[in-house]
Amino acid sequence: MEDMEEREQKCLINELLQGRELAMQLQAHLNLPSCNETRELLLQQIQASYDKALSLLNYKAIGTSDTIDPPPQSLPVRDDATVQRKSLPRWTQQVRVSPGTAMEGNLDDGFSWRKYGQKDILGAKYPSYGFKWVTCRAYYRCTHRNVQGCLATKQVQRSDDDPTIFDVAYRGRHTCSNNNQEQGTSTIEPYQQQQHIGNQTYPLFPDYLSLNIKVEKEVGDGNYETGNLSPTSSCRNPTGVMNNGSTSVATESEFTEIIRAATSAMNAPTVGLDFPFGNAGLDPNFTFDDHAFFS
DNA sequence: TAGATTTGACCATG
DNA sequence: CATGGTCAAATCTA
Repeated sequence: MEDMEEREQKCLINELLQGRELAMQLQAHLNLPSCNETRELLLQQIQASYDKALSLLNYKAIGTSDTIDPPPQSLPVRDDATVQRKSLPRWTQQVRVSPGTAMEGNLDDGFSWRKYGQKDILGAKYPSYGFKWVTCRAYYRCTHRNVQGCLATKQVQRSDDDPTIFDVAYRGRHTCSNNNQEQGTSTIEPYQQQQHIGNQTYPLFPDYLSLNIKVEKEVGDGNYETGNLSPTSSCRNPTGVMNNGSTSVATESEFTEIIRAATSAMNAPTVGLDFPFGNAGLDPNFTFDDHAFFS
């Protein structure tokens, strides 16, 4: 069993490294007047590579019974919506953004989200109201929820550790037709590769991504087993094709993937952003006004 | 005017 | 009872 996991891990690392390599090639081509076909081909290869890596992750996290608590066969009879929500897979993506430029809404993961709520959450390291140690969490759901019954939601809140990092907690898989994983690579629109920062548009998954992926399995109530999966990866939304959340194999034993985007557009050499203040200039005692930021 | 956002209220859970 | 998550009416905006 150990060997199996080791092999999967190597396979995963290989895929991610390959994706990174391809992305580097793509960047080289971006600076050259080479034909679009080459770039598109590279793009397709990158996407295929990441898709494969993500499917490996999903397989490890959901598909195997020895890596996660077995699905409780008899869930207590509760409100359907509650049970359904609880059964949705969940993962968290930490994204560094530049204060004053990219809002959490600009953490474009290729899906269209609609904000449906915002809450003050306790437990923040820095007091937001001068006396209360709270942070603000914004709640989003898929725009196509009503039309297509897509149950995907996400929660965005500022990281405790670094005010320039957002924790984006995804819950549920997109079942709407906007699910870019479901579409052929030839039909993928630019939104998938770009994010908007300020007035400019930048690649969403640029080659300079050199990230640390940490996959955490939620064990029981809130305890995590942590394993470092790979030295490099991307911050791509690990959303894949999946059954409707209500019939998903995922269960109350939710899993959480922490994908820390240790780099971002603000670190990109190709991005000449005019930041009002840099990361290094952040006051360690910086108190972030969540309300001003999120509104 | 349709769709998105804001925000107070409500509800479930521990 | 405190807290987190969602609802829904009011408001905003393109």
